[in-house]
Amino acid sequence: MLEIQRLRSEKESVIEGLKKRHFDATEIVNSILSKDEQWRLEMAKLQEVSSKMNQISKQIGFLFKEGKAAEANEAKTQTSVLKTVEAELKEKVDDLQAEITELMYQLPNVPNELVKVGKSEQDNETVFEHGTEPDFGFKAIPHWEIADKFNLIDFELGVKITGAGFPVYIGKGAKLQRALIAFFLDEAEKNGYVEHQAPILVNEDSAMGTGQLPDKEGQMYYMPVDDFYLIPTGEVPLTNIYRNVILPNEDFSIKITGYTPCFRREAGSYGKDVRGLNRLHQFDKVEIVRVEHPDNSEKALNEMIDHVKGLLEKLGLQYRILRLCGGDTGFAAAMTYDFEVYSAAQDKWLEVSSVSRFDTFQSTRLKLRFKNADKKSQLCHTLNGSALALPRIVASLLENHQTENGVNIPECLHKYLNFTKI
RNA sequence: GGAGAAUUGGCAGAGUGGUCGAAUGCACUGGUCUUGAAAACCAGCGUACCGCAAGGUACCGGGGGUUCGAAUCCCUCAUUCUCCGCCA
Repeated sequence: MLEIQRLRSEKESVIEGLKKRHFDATEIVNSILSKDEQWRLEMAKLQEVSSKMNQISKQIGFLFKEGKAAEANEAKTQTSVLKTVEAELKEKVDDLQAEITELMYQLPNVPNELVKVGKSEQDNETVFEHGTEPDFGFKAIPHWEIADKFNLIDFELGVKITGAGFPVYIGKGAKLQRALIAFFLDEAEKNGYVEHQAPILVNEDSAMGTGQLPDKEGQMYYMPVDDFYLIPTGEVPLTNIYRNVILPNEDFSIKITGYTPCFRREAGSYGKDVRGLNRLHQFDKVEIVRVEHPDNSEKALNEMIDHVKGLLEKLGLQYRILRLCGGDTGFAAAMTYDFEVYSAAQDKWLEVSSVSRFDTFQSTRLKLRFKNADKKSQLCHTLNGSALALPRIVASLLENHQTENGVNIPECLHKYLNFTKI
Protein backbone atom coordinates (compact mmCIF):
# COMPACT_ATOMS: atom_id res chain seq x y z
CA MET A 1 0.00 0.00 0.00
CA LEU A 2 1.23 3.46 -0.85
CA GLU A 3 1.47 6.08 1.87
CA ILE A 4 -1.37 8.55 1.94
CA GLN A 5 1.12 11.33 2.70
CA ARG A 6 2.81 10.55 -0.57
CA LEU A 7 -0.44 10.97 -2.46
CA ARG A 8 -1.00 14.27 -0.71
CA SER A 9 2.42 15.66 -1.50
CA GLU A 10 3.43 13.96 -4.75
CA LYS A 11 0.15 13.25 -6.43
CA GLU A 12 1.37 14.03 -9.94
CA SER A 13 4.52 11.95 -9.76
CA VAL A 14 2.56 8.97 -8.44
CA ILE A 15 0.06 9.18 -11.28
CA GLU A 16 2.88 9.68 -13.75
CA GLY A 17 4.81 6.73 -12.33
CA LEU A 18 1.84 4.40 -12.47
CA LYS A 19 1.44 5.14 -16.17
CA LYS A 20 4.45 2.91 -16.70
CA ARG A 21 2.13 0.08 -15.75
CA HIS A 22 -0.48 1.40 -18.13
CA PHE A 23 -2.45 2.04 -14.99
CA ASP A 24 -4.43 5.25 -15.03
CA ALA A 25 -4.64 6.21 -11.40
CA THR A 26 -6.05 9.69 -11.88
CA GLU A 27 -9.57 8.85 -10.90
CA ILE A 28 -8.67 6.73 -7.90
CA VAL A 29 -6.12 9.22 -6.62
CA ASN A 30 -8.49 12.14 -6.96
CA SER A 31 -11.19 10.19 -5.24
CA ILE A 32 -8.83 9.28 -2.41
CA LEU A 33 -7.67 12.83 -1.95
CA SER A 34 -11.15 14.26 -1.89
CA LYS A 35 -12.27 11.63 0.60
CA ASP A 36 -9.14 12.28 2.58
CA GLU A 37 -9.95 15.96 2.78
CA GLN A 38 -13.47 15.14 3.87
CA TRP A 39 -12.13 12.67 6.35
CA ARG A 40 -9.88 15.25 7.94
CA LEU A 41 -12.74 17.66 8.13
CA GLU A 42 -15.07 15.20 9.81
CA MET A 43 -12.25 13.97 11.97
CA ALA A 44 -11.66 17.46 13.30
CA LYS A 45 -15.36 17.79 14.10
CA LEU A 46 -15.43 14.42 15.79
CA GLN A 47 -12.46 15.24 17.92
CA GLU A 48 -14.01 18.48 18.98
CA VAL A 49 -17.21 16.76 20.05
CA SER A 50 -15.29 14.02 21.83
CA SER A 51 -13.30 16.64 23.63
CA LYS A 52 -16.48 18.33 24.81
CA MET A 53 -17.91 15.00 25.93
CA ASN A 54 -14.80 14.24 27.87
CA GLN A 55 -14.99 17.60 29.57
CA ILE A 56 -18.60 17.16 30.62
CA SER A 57 -18.00 13.66 31.83
CA LYS A 58 -15.17 14.87 33.95
CA GLN A 59 -17.36 17.57 35.40
CA ILE A 60 -20.09 15.12 36.23
CA GLY A 61 -17.52 13.12 38.11
CA PHE A 62 -16.54 16.15 40.16
CA LEU A 63 -20.13 17.09 40.86
CA PHE A 64 -21.01 13.64 42.15
CA LYS A 65 -17.97 13.65 44.35
CA GLU A 66 -19.04 16.96 45.83
CA GLY A 67 -22.49 15.57 46.45
CA LYS A 68 -24.16 17.82 43.91
CA ALA A 69 -26.26 15.07 42.39
CA ALA A 70 -28.90 17.37 41.01
CA GLU A 71 -26.37 19.40 39.02
CA ALA A 72 -24.73 16.25 37.85
CA ASN A 73 -27.97 14.85 36.52
CA GLU A 74 -28.65 18.16 34.88
CA ALA A 75 -25.30 17.92 33.10
CA LYS A 76 -26.13 14.42 31.98
CA THR A 77 -29.09 15.63 29.99
CA GLN A 78 -26.75 17.82 27.98
CA THR A 79 -24.84 14.86 26.77
CA SER A 80 -27.57 12.97 24.96
CA VAL A 81 -27.50 15.26 21.93
CA LEU A 82 -23.73 15.36 21.85
CA LYS A 83 -23.67 11.62 22.08
CA THR A 84 -25.84 11.23 19.02
CA VAL A 85 -23.72 13.72 17.11
CA GLU A 86 -20.58 11.92 18.18
CA ALA A 87 -21.93 8.56 17.03
CA GLU A 88 -22.92 10.00 13.66
CA LEU A 89 -19.56 11.62 13.13
CA LYS A 90 -17.81 8.47 14.21
CA GLU A 91 -19.70 6.48 11.63
CA LYS A 92 -18.95 9.02 8.93
CA VAL A 93 -15.26 9.03 9.79
CA ASP A 94 -15.11 5.24 9.90
CA ASP A 95 -16.91 4.91 6.58
CA LEU A 96 -14.62 7.41 4.92
CA GLN A 97 -11.61 5.69 6.35
CA ALA A 98 -12.81 2.33 5.03
CA GLU A 99 -13.51 3.81 1.60
CA ILE A 100 -10.06 5.39 1.48
CA THR A 101 -8.37 2.16 2.49
CA GLU A 102 -10.29 0.20 -0.09
CA LEU A 103 -9.19 2.63 -2.80
CA MET A 104 -5.63 2.61 -1.54
CA TYR A 105 -5.60 -1.17 -1.89
CA GLN A 106 -6.33 -0.74 -5.57
CA LEU A 107 -3.19 1.26 -6.25
CA PRO A 108 -0.15 -0.77 -7.23
CA ASN A 109 3.36 0.28 -6.27
CA VAL A 110 4.99 3.09 -8.21
CA PRO A 111 7.72 1.62 -10.44
CA ASN A 112 11.33 2.54 -9.87
CA GLU A 113 12.84 5.08 -12.23
CA LEU A 114 14.78 2.36 -14.04
CA VAL A 115 11.61 0.53 -14.95
CA LYS A 116 10.47 1.08 -18.52
CA VAL A 117 6.96 1.65 -19.73
CA GLY A 118 5.40 -1.56 -20.96
CA LYS A 119 2.34 -3.71 -21.12
CA SER A 120 3.43 -7.30 -21.00
CA GLU A 121 6.41 -9.62 -20.97
CA GLN A 122 7.24 -8.59 -24.54
CA ASP A 123 8.40 -5.24 -23.17
CA ASN A 124 10.80 -6.60 -20.56
CA GLU A 125 14.45 -5.65 -20.99
CA THR A 126 17.22 -8.21 -20.98
CA VAL A 127 19.92 -6.67 -18.82
CA PHE A 128 22.34 -9.58 -18.48
CA GLU A 129 23.14 -12.86 -20.18
CA HIS A 130 25.43 -15.65 -19.13
CA GLY A 131 26.52 -18.90 -20.76
CA THR A 132 25.70 -20.50 -24.05
CA GLU A 133 23.21 -23.04 -25.19
CA PRO A 134 24.48 -26.56 -24.55
CA ASP A 135 25.45 -28.47 -27.67
CA PHE A 136 23.99 -31.90 -27.14
CA GLY A 137 24.71 -33.42 -30.53
CA PHE A 138 21.38 -35.20 -30.27
CA LYS A 139 17.77 -34.20 -29.91
CA ALA A 140 17.30 -32.93 -26.37
CA ILE A 141 14.32 -34.36 -24.57
CA PRO A 142 12.07 -32.51 -22.12
CA HIS A 143 12.43 -33.08 -18.37
CA TRP A 144 9.18 -34.96 -17.96
CA GLU A 145 10.44 -37.65 -20.28
CA ILE A 146 13.77 -37.82 -18.46
CA ALA A 147 11.98 -37.90 -15.11
CA ASP A 148 9.84 -40.74 -16.35
CA LYS A 149 12.69 -42.67 -17.94
CA PHE A 150 14.74 -42.71 -14.72
CA ASN A 151 11.76 -42.90 -12.40
CA LEU A 152 12.57 -39.59 -10.69
CA ILE A 153 9.12 -38.06 -10.55
CA ASP A 154 5.68 -39.66 -10.75
CA PHE A 155 3.04 -37.18 -11.78
CA GLU A 156 0.25 -39.76 -12.00
CA LEU A 157 0.82 -40.91 -8.46
CA GLY A 158 0.35 -37.33 -7.27
CA VAL A 159 -2.95 -37.19 -9.12
CA LYS A 160 -4.12 -40.25 -7.22
CA ILE A 161 -3.08 -38.92 -3.85
CA THR A 162 -4.15 -35.32 -4.28
CA GLY A 163 -4.68 -34.06 -7.81
CA ALA A 164 -2.85 -32.60 -10.78
CA GLY A 165 0.13 -30.45 -9.91
CA PHE A 166 1.21 -32.41 -6.84
CA PRO A 167 4.01 -34.66 -8.09
CA VAL A 168 5.70 -37.43 -6.13
CA TYR A 169 9.51 -37.33 -6.21
CA ILE A 170 11.14 -40.74 -6.04
CA GLY A 171 14.62 -42.08 -5.35
CA LYS A 172 17.25 -39.90 -6.99
CA GLY A 173 14.54 -37.39 -7.82
CA ALA A 174 13.71 -36.97 -4.14
CA LYS A 175 17.37 -36.85 -3.15
CA LEU A 176 18.03 -34.19 -5.75
CA GLN A 177 15.32 -32.04 -4.19
CA ARG A 178 16.85 -32.48 -0.76
CA ALA A 179 20.33 -31.67 -2.08
CA LEU A 180 19.17 -28.51 -3.81
CA ILE A 181 17.43 -27.25 -0.69
CA ALA A 182 20.55 -27.88 1.39
CA PHE A 183 22.75 -26.25 -1.23
CA PHE A 184 20.58 -23.14 -1.48
CA LEU A 185 20.37 -22.75 2.28
CA ASP A 186 24.11 -23.20 2.72
CA GLU A 187 24.87 -20.65 0.02
CA ALA A 188 22.44 -18.17 1.59
CA GLU A 189 24.07 -18.67 4.95
CA LYS A 190 27.49 -18.02 3.40
CA ASN A 191 26.15 -14.68 2.20
CA GLY A 192 24.93 -13.72 5.63
CA TYR A 193 21.30 -14.81 5.60
CA VAL A 194 20.04 -16.34 8.83
CA GLU A 195 18.09 -19.53 8.29
CA HIS A 196 14.52 -19.69 9.59
CA GLN A 197 11.87 -22.37 9.63
CA ALA A 198 8.54 -20.62 9.76
CA PRO A 199 4.93 -21.80 9.61
CA ILE A 200 3.51 -22.54 6.18
CA LEU A 201 -0.03 -21.78 7.30
CA VAL A 202 -0.62 -18.12 8.04
CA ASN A 203 -3.45 -16.02 9.40
CA GLU A 204 -5.28 -13.26 7.62
CA ASP A 205 -3.17 -10.46 9.09
CA SER A 206 -0.02 -12.02 7.66
CA ALA A 207 -1.57 -12.49 4.24
CA MET A 208 -2.57 -8.84 4.35
CA GLY A 209 0.85 -7.77 5.55
CA THR A 210 2.74 -8.86 2.47
CA GLY A 211 -0.06 -7.98 0.08
CA GLN A 212 -1.46 -11.39 -0.89
CA LEU A 213 -4.76 -10.14 0.46
CA PRO A 214 -6.94 -8.58 -0.62
CA ASP A 215 -5.61 -8.50 -4.19
CA LYS A 216 -4.78 -12.14 -4.80
CA GLU A 217 -7.28 -13.94 -2.69
CA GLY A 218 -7.98 -16.61 -5.30
CA GLN A 219 -4.35 -17.62 -5.60
CA MET A 220 -4.10 -19.08 -2.12
CA TYR A 221 -5.50 -22.24 -0.63
CA TYR A 222 -7.73 -21.32 2.28
CA MET A 223 -8.75 -23.36 5.29
CA PRO A 224 -12.06 -21.94 6.47
CA VAL A 225 -12.33 -24.09 9.58
CA ASP A 226 -9.39 -22.33 11.18
CA ASP A 227 -9.24 -19.27 8.96
CA PHE A 228 -5.69 -19.98 7.76
CA TYR A 229 -4.06 -19.61 4.36
CA LEU A 230 -1.44 -21.94 2.88
CA ILE A 231 1.47 -19.78 1.88
CA PRO A 232 2.04 -19.15 -1.83
CA THR A 233 5.65 -18.21 -1.03
CA GLY A 234 8.04 -18.16 1.91
CA GLU A 235 8.01 -14.39 1.61
CA VAL A 236 4.77 -14.37 3.59
CA PRO A 237 5.87 -15.95 6.89
CA LEU A 238 9.44 -14.64 6.64
CA THR A 239 8.53 -11.02 6.02
CA ASN A 240 5.73 -11.12 8.58
CA ILE A 241 8.27 -11.89 11.26
CA TYR A 242 8.77 -8.14 11.12
CA ARG A 243 5.13 -7.10 11.17
CA ASN A 244 4.46 -4.46 13.82
CA VAL A 245 8.12 -3.99 14.56
CA ILE A 246 10.00 -0.78 15.22
CA LEU A 247 13.74 -1.30 14.92
CA PRO A 248 15.54 0.73 17.60
CA ASN A 249 17.91 2.69 15.35
CA GLU A 250 18.93 3.15 11.74
CA ASP A 251 21.86 0.81 11.92
CA PHE A 252 20.32 -2.37 10.59
CA SER A 253 20.36 -4.71 7.66
CA ILE A 254 18.24 -7.77 8.17
CA LYS A 255 18.94 -10.78 5.98
CA ILE A 256 16.91 -13.93 6.48
CA THR A 257 16.31 -17.05 4.49
CA GLY A 258 14.15 -20.10 4.75
CA TYR A 259 13.04 -23.19 2.95
CA THR A 260 9.29 -23.68 2.63
CA PRO A 261 6.87 -25.60 0.51
CA CYS A 262 4.66 -23.21 -1.45
CA PHE A 263 1.06 -23.69 -2.49
CA ARG A 264 -0.65 -22.02 -5.39
CA ARG A 265 -4.07 -22.70 -6.79
CA GLU A 266 -3.09 -21.52 -10.29
CA ALA A 267 -6.69 -21.55 -11.37
CA GLY A 268 -7.08 -21.28 -15.12
CA SER A 269 -3.66 -22.62 -16.09
CA TYR A 270 -3.60 -25.18 -18.84
CA GLY A 271 -1.73 -26.73 -21.74
CA LYS A 272 2.00 -26.84 -22.26
CA ASP A 273 2.57 -24.19 -19.60
CA VAL A 274 1.71 -26.68 -16.92
CA ARG A 275 3.42 -29.68 -18.45
CA GLY A 276 5.79 -31.52 -16.14
CA LEU A 277 7.36 -29.30 -13.52
CA ASN A 278 6.59 -26.04 -15.31
CA ARG A 279 3.77 -25.08 -13.01
CA LEU A 280 2.69 -26.89 -9.86
CA HIS A 281 0.23 -26.45 -7.04
CA GLN A 282 2.82 -27.48 -4.47
CA PHE A 283 6.52 -26.84 -4.82
CA ASP A 284 9.60 -26.15 -2.74
CA LYS A 285 11.50 -22.93 -2.56
CA VAL A 286 14.28 -21.24 -0.66
CA GLU A 287 13.51 -17.58 -0.22
CA ILE A 288 15.76 -14.71 0.76
CA VAL A 289 14.24 -11.69 2.48
CA ARG A 290 15.77 -8.38 3.47
CA VAL A 291 14.66 -5.49 5.60
CA GLU A 292 16.72 -2.42 4.83
CA HIS A 293 17.18 1.26 5.44
CA PRO A 294 15.74 3.13 2.43
CA ASP A 295 19.22 4.33 1.52
CA ASN A 296 20.46 0.76 1.36
CA SER A 297 17.68 -0.74 -0.68
CA GLU A 298 19.36 -0.42 -4.06
CA LYS A 299 22.58 -1.97 -2.82
CA ALA A 300 20.65 -4.80 -1.23
CA LEU A 301 18.84 -5.53 -4.47
CA ASN A 302 22.15 -5.75 -6.33
CA GLU A 303 23.56 -8.08 -3.71
CA MET A 304 20.57 -10.33 -4.05
CA ILE A 305 21.00 -10.41 -7.81
CA ASP A 306 24.64 -11.36 -7.40
CA HIS A 307 23.62 -14.07 -4.98
CA VAL A 308 21.19 -15.64 -7.43
CA LYS A 309 23.70 -15.31 -10.26
CA GLY A 310 26.18 -17.25 -8.17
CA LEU A 311 23.71 -20.06 -7.62
CA LEU A 312 22.89 -20.45 -11.29
CA GLU A 313 26.53 -20.33 -12.29
CA LYS A 314 27.48 -22.99 -9.77
CA LEU A 315 24.69 -25.12 -11.17
CA GLY A 316 26.17 -24.58 -14.62
CA LEU A 317 23.04 -23.16 -16.16
CA GLN A 318 22.82 -20.71 -19.01
CA TYR A 319 20.60 -17.83 -17.95
CA ARG A 320 19.51 -14.28 -18.61
CA ILE A 321 18.23 -11.53 -16.37
CA LEU A 322 15.24 -9.43 -17.30
CA ARG A 323 14.19 -6.17 -15.77
CA LEU A 324 10.43 -6.33 -15.91
CA CYS A 325 8.60 -3.49 -17.56
CA GLY A 326 5.93 -1.57 -15.69
CA GLY A 327 3.06 -3.72 -16.85
CA ASP A 328 4.72 -7.01 -15.95
CA THR A 329 6.00 -5.92 -12.55
CA GLY A 330 3.99 -7.42 -9.72
CA PHE A 331 1.41 -5.31 -7.94
CA ALA A 332 3.45 -4.72 -4.79
CA ALA A 333 6.90 -4.42 -6.34
CA ALA A 334 8.70 -1.24 -7.35
CA MET A 335 11.15 -3.18 -9.48
CA THR A 336 11.60 -6.83 -10.32
CA TYR A 337 14.36 -8.79 -11.97
CA ASP A 338 13.46 -12.20 -13.37
CA PHE A 339 16.05 -14.88 -13.93
CA GLU A 340 15.35 -17.25 -16.78
CA VAL A 341 17.07 -20.42 -17.89
CA TYR A 342 16.86 -21.48 -21.51
CA SER A 343 15.50 -24.91 -22.17
CA ALA A 344 16.52 -26.26 -25.56
CA ALA A 345 14.30 -29.27 -25.10
CA GLN A 346 11.23 -27.11 -24.64
CA ASP A 347 12.58 -24.26 -26.75
CA LYS A 348 11.60 -21.70 -24.15
CA TRP A 349 12.95 -19.64 -21.29
CA LEU A 350 11.93 -20.88 -17.86
CA GLU A 351 11.57 -18.37 -15.06
CA VAL A 352 13.55 -19.70 -12.11
CA SER A 353 13.82 -16.68 -9.85
CA SER A 354 12.26 -13.34 -9.26
CA VAL A 355 13.98 -10.70 -7.15
CA SER A 356 12.06 -7.61 -6.13
CA ARG A 357 12.27 -4.48 -4.10
CA PHE A 358 9.07 -3.21 -2.54
CA ASP A 359 10.33 0.02 -1.03
CA THR A 360 7.72 0.96 1.60
CA PHE A 361 4.79 -0.75 -0.11
CA GLN A 362 4.85 -3.76 2.21
CA SER A 363 6.14 -1.99 5.29
CA THR A 364 3.16 0.38 5.23
CA ARG A 365 0.86 -2.56 5.73
CA LEU A 366 3.28 -4.39 7.94
CA LYS A 367 3.89 -1.33 10.12
CA LEU A 368 7.57 -2.13 9.90
CA ARG A 369 9.61 0.88 10.93
CA PHE A 370 12.87 2.04 12.37
CA LYS A 371 13.87 4.98 14.55
CA ASN A 372 15.81 7.47 12.50
CA ALA A 373 18.43 9.92 13.72
CA ASP A 374 15.68 12.31 14.82
CA LYS A 375 14.13 9.49 16.87
CA LYS A 376 11.18 9.50 14.50
CA SER A 377 9.60 6.32 13.21
CA GLN A 378 10.25 5.81 9.53
CA LEU A 379 9.19 3.00 7.24
CA CYS A 380 11.75 0.36 6.31
CA HIS A 381 12.22 -1.04 2.85
CA THR A 382 11.60 -4.73 2.19
CA LEU A 383 12.98 -6.93 -0.56
CA ASN A 384 12.77 -10.57 -1.41
CA GLY A 385 13.74 -13.10 -4.00
CA SER A 386 13.66 -16.77 -4.80
CA ALA A 387 17.03 -18.37 -4.26
CA LEU A 388 15.78 -20.56 -5.72
CA ALA A 389 12.49 -22.24 -6.62
CA LEU A 390 13.03 -25.95 -7.07
CA PRO A 391 10.80 -27.31 -9.84
CA ARG A 392 12.09 -25.33 -12.78
CA ILE A 393 15.64 -25.65 -11.53
CA VAL A 394 15.18 -29.41 -11.48
CA ALA A 395 13.66 -29.20 -14.95
CA SER A 396 16.60 -27.10 -16.18
CA LEU A 397 19.17 -29.38 -14.62
CA LEU A 398 17.62 -32.46 -16.17
CA GLU A 399 17.24 -30.83 -19.55
CA ASN A 400 20.48 -28.90 -19.81
CA HIS A 401 22.80 -31.45 -18.24
CA GLN A 402 21.37 -34.43 -20.08
CA THR A 403 23.63 -36.79 -21.95
CA GLU A 404 22.72 -39.55 -24.34
CA ASN A 405 22.33 -42.01 -21.51
CA GLY A 406 21.67 -39.97 -18.42
CA VAL A 407 22.09 -36.67 -16.60
CA ASN A 408 25.24 -35.19 -15.08
CA ILE A 409 24.85 -33.66 -11.65
CA PRO A 410 26.72 -30.36 -11.19
CA GLU A 411 29.67 -30.55 -8.87
CA CYS A 412 28.29 -28.15 -6.26
CA LEU A 413 25.65 -30.75 -5.39
CA HIS A 414 27.97 -33.73 -5.12
CA LYS A 415 28.64 -33.34 -1.45
CA TYR A 416 24.92 -33.59 -0.75
CA LEU A 417 24.42 -36.73 -2.82
CA ASN A 418 25.73 -40.27 -3.00
CA PHE A 419 25.68 -40.21 -6.81
CA THR A 420 27.03 -37.86 -9.47
CA LYS A 421 25.00 -39.04 -12.42
CA ILE A 422 21.48 -40.11 -13.06
C1' G B 1 -10.99 -31.90 23.57
C1' G B 2 -12.72 -30.53 28.99
C1' A B 3 -12.05 -27.34 33.61
C1' G B 4 -9.79 -23.15 35.90
C1' A B 5 -6.49 -18.65 36.06
C1' A B 6 -4.44 -14.83 33.43
C1' U B 7 -3.18 -10.90 29.36
C1' U B 8 -1.51 -3.26 31.70
C1' G B 9 4.21 1.05 28.81
C1' G B 10 11.27 -1.96 26.86
C1' C B 11 10.89 -5.31 31.42
C1' A B 12 8.72 -6.09 36.37
C1' G B 13 4.31 -4.60 38.52
C1' A B 14 0.06 -1.36 40.95
C1' G B 15 -4.64 0.15 39.59
C1' U B 16 -11.80 -3.27 40.02
C1' G B 17 -16.47 2.78 37.25
C1' G B 18 -14.66 9.37 37.58
C1' U B 19 -9.23 14.63 37.50
C1' C B 20 -5.67 7.36 34.67
C1' G B 21 -2.04 7.68 29.17
C1' A B 22 -1.97 5.04 33.60
C1' A B 23 1.57 4.68 40.51
C1' U B 24 6.23 2.51 41.68
C1' G B 25 10.85 -0.03 40.59
C1' C B 26 14.39 -1.42 36.84
C1' A B 27 16.32 -0.23 32.14
C1' C B 28 17.32 3.88 28.86
C1' U B 29 18.61 9.42 27.61
C1' G B 30 20.40 14.29 29.24
C1' G B 31 22.34 17.17 33.35
C1' U B 32 24.70 18.21 38.39
C1' C B 33 28.68 16.34 41.34
C1' U B 34 33.82 13.79 40.24
C1' U B 35 40.70 14.01 37.85
C1' G B 36 37.80 9.77 35.54
C1' A B 37 34.17 6.11 36.73
C1' A B 38 30.55 4.35 40.17
C1' A B 39 27.02 6.03 43.62
C1' A B 40 23.75 9.93 44.73
C1' C B 41 20.61 13.82 43.11
C1' C B 42 17.64 16.52 39.19
C1' A B 43 15.09 16.20 34.56
C1' G B 44 13.31 13.44 30.48
C1' C B 45 11.59 8.83 28.71
C1' G B 46 5.10 4.80 24.54
C1' U B 47 2.48 4.66 19.59
C1' A B 48 -0.53 6.84 15.97
C1' C B 49 -3.71 10.55 13.91
C1' C B 50 -5.62 15.85 13.23
C1' G B 51 -3.44 20.88 13.62
C1' C B 52 1.22 26.27 11.31
C1' A B 53 1.02 26.16 16.47
C1' A B 54 -1.25 26.09 21.13
C1' G B 55 -3.53 21.96 21.72
C1' G B 56 -6.79 17.90 20.81
C1' U B 57 -8.26 12.68 19.76
C1' A B 58 -7.48 7.42 20.02
C1' C B 59 -4.94 3.24 22.13
C1' C B 60 -4.19 -0.91 29.09
C1' G B 61 -4.32 -8.70 24.07
C1' G B 62 -8.21 -8.01 19.34
C1' G B 63 -13.39 -6.84 18.25
C1' G B 64 -18.24 -5.43 20.08
C1' G B 65 -21.57 -3.64 24.11
C1' U B 66 -23.43 -1.06 28.86
C1' U B 67 -22.60 4.06 30.92
C1' C B 68 -22.63 11.11 31.17
C1' G B 69 -17.84 8.48 31.99
C1' A B 70 -14.45 1.88 31.16
C1' A B 71 -7.75 -0.45 32.18
C1' U B 72 -11.84 -1.46 35.73
C1' C B 73 -18.64 -4.15 34.23
C1' C B 74 -20.88 -7.51 30.12
C1' C B 75 -20.33 -10.48 25.37
C1' U B 76 -16.98 -12.58 21.93
C1' C B 77 -12.35 -14.04 19.74
C1' A B 78 -7.09 -14.89 20.30
C1' U B 79 -2.95 -16.06 23.23
C1' U B 80 -0.36 -17.81 27.77
C1' C B 81 -0.18 -20.78 32.30
C1' U B 82 -2.12 -24.95 35.58
C1' C B 83 -4.90 -29.62 35.94
C1' C B 84 -7.42 -33.77 33.23
C1' G B 85 -7.81 -36.43 28.51
C1' C B 86 -5.41 -37.69 23.81
C1' C B 87 -1.00 -37.96 20.95
C1' A B 88 3.88 -37.56 16.87
